[in-house]
Amino acid sequence: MPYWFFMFHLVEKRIAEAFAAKISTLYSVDAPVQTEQPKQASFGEIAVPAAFQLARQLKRAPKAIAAELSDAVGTIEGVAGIEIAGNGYMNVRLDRGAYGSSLLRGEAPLAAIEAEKTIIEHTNINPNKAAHIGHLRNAILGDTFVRMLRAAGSNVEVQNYIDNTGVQVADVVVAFERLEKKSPADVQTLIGTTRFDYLCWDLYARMSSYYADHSEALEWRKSTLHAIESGEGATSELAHLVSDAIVRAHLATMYRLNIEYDVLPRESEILHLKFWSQAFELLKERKAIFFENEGKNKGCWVMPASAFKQGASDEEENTDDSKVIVRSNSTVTYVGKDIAYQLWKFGLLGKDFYYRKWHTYPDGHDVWASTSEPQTGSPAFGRGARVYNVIDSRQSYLQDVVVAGLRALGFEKQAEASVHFSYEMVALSPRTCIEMGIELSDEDKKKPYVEVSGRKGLGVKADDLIDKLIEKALEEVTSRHAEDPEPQRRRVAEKIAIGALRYFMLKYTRNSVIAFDFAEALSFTGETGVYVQYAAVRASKILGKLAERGDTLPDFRAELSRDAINRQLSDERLWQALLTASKADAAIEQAVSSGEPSHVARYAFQLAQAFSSFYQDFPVVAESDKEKKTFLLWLTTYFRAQLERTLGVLGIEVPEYM
RNA sequence: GCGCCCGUAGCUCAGCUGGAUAGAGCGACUGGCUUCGAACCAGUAGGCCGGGGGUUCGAGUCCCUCCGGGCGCACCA
Repeated sequence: MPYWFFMFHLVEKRIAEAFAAKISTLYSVDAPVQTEQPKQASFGEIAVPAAFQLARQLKRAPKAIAAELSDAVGTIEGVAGIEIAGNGYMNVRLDRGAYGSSLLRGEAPLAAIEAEKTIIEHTNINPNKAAHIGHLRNAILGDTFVRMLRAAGSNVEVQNYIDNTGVQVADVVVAFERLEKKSPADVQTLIGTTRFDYLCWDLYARMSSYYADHSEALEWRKSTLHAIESGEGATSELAHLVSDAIVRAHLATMYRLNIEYDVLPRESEILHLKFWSQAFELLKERKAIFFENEGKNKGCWVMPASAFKQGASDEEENTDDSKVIVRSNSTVTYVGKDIAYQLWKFGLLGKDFYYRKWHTYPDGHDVWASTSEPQTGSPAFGRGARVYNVIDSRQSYLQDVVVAGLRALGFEKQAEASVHFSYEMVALSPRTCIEMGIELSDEDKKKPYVEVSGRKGLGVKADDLIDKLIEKALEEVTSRHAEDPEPQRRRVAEKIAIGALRYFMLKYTRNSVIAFDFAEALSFTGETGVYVQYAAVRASKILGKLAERGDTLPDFRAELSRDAINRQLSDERLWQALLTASKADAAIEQAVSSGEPSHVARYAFQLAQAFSSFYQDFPVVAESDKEKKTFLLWLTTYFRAQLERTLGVLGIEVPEYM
């Protein structure tokens, strides 16, 4: 039996299967057996409540069934004993020596990489201004989900869709041309000499308020959009300058957070390669949309409400609820374009982009962008078996329409495999608004949070927040290591700041609104990324101290027999520590299946807590008993590895020191 | 009006597909650094899980209803 067979989640499965098999032969009942964590550690490691479910079907007392079952199930590899507790719980105690020994001697099985591709689309920021904290939540959630899936063996492609021809880009272009009287050459100079994404942030807010006061200016937007779509002329050139520069700024911001992409599909190529007309033909041909001859949607191609609303009847009475896909002026709506794009992701469109290398990251990874010019030697993208779109929950209605589009086209399987990975917005706490000098109405002051608005320029820029976190971390580092050179302290401070930020965005479940508050985000104590990093650093510190004293790490496998491990693990504190540390894979697996990155963050915190109390209780280097010292050192290296691995899934690095 | 989400300790939030005595962080209060650095640890106080019905051996979790909040429901993206 391979040693990794003892890894916690596998032991759990084995126990569940053993009980399921016995239940099947004994009672002819076939059902998967649930396992759970006992309420108290003293009850054992794994609880099986199966007797309760059986009690109903068999009309017998759960306690009697539990007694019968636990006798009948016999010995299970790695299990020391089963006890009946409460009204019919079967509590399983693991064989500590066998478990610990297998962790020491085992190699983690390499998760087989799936052949099928999973596409995750995240970030998707309009390329017309600097990124803000709301975008950070999207990108951090998306990137962490990518890391989780990859850790579990999935073949993942990361896409970041760029809407470089939309209204938001057009508005900044209008502002440059009409308000600022800038030529493309002028803007090129600005790009090279200013903090361009910040400049556009302010300019976009100014343009929005200009529209509010001069509604006739909306004509500028209209003509600008046409010029951009045509892809020719100075206005189009300006739009490309702006959006390309902003995309570079966004990728740089995200790279600070250890976030990379594989491909940037762009709206300009979706237009020029006529993805939409292909999708339009398909939609018409398969009667997924129809032409409306009367009513308020007269002259439009619409998708009937019955396709995407569960309660709607498919009779004509509710045509009001239909979703317009093609307007009466024959232009396509956002949802229509999104259906075409979703079809491409699954390889169902019958068209593809060409790709050119956009950027090579310092680690050597390339990110490609779509282009309409044929290329040689570029990789293939798209053709996913599953697609996750990381988009905030306010767009769930539109995401439903997109999926309904696939279904109406007969792509049932792909509709099922389309996941709206939704999350709630990041708002601002009233206190933070006041700190930033944002004027609040009396009504807003009473609210628990205030919504961010790009149009009003109301929000916290991502890079400002990161800078602020780094400065604060640098102060803390300097107060402890004033003698170290500044670049070194800064490097440590950057890792701490990024850890704090990523953890902050991940500790909340996806459907909870984050009321962003500077004081909370800047906190470095308690349940934070910093706390977890600190545990990892302290583990390294112990090993460093050993080397400092001229000692070397023992050969753990040679020196720690199964009996020795069993002896050491009779100390309840050490057993609980090892048990917690061994659950990393179980935590990741659970987080993947529930689609909830916060589960990994919470586990990371528990892991760090377990290490911190271990650190407090056991002076490793000073331990005089040889066997015990060897065991404590091994546990330290194991903790260190598990902390680093779990933090890695969260996209957080371990600093050299703290 | 219709749809989705939320309401758990003073504050911010966990609570896996219903399971044993509802948890954590912050804040408050007590202790603990001559030790592998205290960005830490140990402990105390703090709860009719929004209200009311129901299903169940068992409900913070499922159903109904009411109250309070948020977000959607464009020929905008």
